[in-house]
Amino acid sequence: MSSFFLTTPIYYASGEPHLGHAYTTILADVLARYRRRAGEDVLFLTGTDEHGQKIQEAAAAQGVTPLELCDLMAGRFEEAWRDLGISHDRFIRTTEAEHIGVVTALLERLRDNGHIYEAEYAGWYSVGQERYFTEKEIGPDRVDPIAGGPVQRIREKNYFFRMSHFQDRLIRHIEDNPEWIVPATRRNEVLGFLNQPLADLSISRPRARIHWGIPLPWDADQVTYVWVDALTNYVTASGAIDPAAPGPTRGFGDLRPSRWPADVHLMGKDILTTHAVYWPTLLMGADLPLPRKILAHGWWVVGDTKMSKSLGNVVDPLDLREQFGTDAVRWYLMREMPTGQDASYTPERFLTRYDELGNILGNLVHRALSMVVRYRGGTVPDAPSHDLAAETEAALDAYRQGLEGYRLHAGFAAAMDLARTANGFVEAREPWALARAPERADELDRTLATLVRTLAVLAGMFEPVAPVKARELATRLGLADVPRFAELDGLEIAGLHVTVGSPLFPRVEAR
RNA sequence: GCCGGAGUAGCUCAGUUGGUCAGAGCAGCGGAAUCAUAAUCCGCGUGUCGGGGGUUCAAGUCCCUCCUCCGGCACCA
Repeated sequence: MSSFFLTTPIYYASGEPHLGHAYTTILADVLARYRRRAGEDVLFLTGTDEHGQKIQEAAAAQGVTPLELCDLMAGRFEEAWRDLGISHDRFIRTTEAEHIGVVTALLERLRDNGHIYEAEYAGWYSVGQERYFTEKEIGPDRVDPIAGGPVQRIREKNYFFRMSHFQDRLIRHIEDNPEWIVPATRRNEVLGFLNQPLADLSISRPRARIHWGIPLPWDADQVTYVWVDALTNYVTASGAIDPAAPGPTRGFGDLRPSRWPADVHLMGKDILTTHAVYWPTLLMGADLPLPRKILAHGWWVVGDTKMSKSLGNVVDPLDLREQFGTDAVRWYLMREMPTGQDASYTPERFLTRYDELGNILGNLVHRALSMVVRYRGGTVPDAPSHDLAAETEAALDAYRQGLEGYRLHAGFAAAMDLARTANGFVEAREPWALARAPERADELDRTLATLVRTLAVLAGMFEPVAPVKARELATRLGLADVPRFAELDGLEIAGLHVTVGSPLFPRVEAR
């Protein structure tokens, strides 16, 4: 069985889950479900990033320990993912002992390889943003450009990773692997970025200032700064490195027992550089193979501004779950945004996509099953059922290409088109007319059987994006579960006992 | 400023390597049917494919130029 390892970023535990997190995670979930359905052994990883100054300060402000705050916030994320039907296999937290051990091992490895050195870091620092700003960013007024707060000149000891050493190698890798960073426009940006000399990467902070972090193994007065800590979670979860094992056998040699390298890292375009530059060079420094693909997706925008909580006035698609259901929201997010690009959210577009779900797919299910019940007592007739075989095969082809080529919107469009085709098939066969002509019973049997088979295929195609509804559909078809793709061809449908039930995607009134 | 992308029917967009490429969905108009969630199905678009120039037997599809919009330009999780 082939395996597939995919990741979302781990989300910083200082804030509540929002649409940005949810979109990435749903995208990952859809891919994970698709791969499982295709028979692959999937490891779907997500989690929370829990160290750093912001957490430290937020905890202090609330009078709790940092870990208590992280426990709370990690719970919030897990709860959010439960509500959205996320099927992750592992929820990693950077405060886990295993992760701390792996980060420590990785740091030692980088240092043993001669890629770490000590130097002084000087810059304009904003406490509010927990970061340095460049002269250009703070402008002549010297205020942090995000919140407008003060910045202060800080000069402190840091350790650096020789990222610059790997610049040429990274450029070559990107050039030799055109599909490594997708979409192509993001790949171009990274190459453009690498056109200039790459600086080295600061990887630590003085413990005197930030105590909530992983101490450097060779200097307990310094803690690991965000990048090495957070990004390393991917390796931790892969099982490649066993911190308890002695040096060379820790996992830096034979990776076969582990899940490393990841098949795809998913992230928003805002943290592409981190994943396409910092992370690969760190892996090179540790002699570990690079992830197979890096996918940066776009943002949901309203009008022309990025959706974020700070805007306040935003209608959050996640709020539509109560009225329309989780599957409908997932459908909208996957179907409406061309994977990788930005998309704008509007309630009108949401309703259009919901109507599509109800009118094309939901209604097809309802009318087809109603006819099986009305004309054949609810039992699927034993008759040829492949009248739409060519159309189904073509749809599955386009669907697979969409999901495996990271063009999910196109893949799901193909799924919906198959439902359209099936509606057309109903019109062409006119089962209601066949039912009035006893001598044409064979034709009716054949029509109904074909519709049921097509619905089984549709259940499989929609399951990754609409798992609850797909399962419900399978149940109504009399199936024990949504069939996997490999099971579709030989699926026995004759004799299944179907039930109609209430509409899968009921009309929502009072718009 | 530098680098990159995009501008195709009212709206959202498809259009691989130049030659049925002028398309789909939605909206609109007309019709059919009644199994179905008043859902479905069929028919209807004289769009300068952003403007201009060029290459070619032939260009949304390649080159130049102009206009407009957008993205990226590092320690931002």
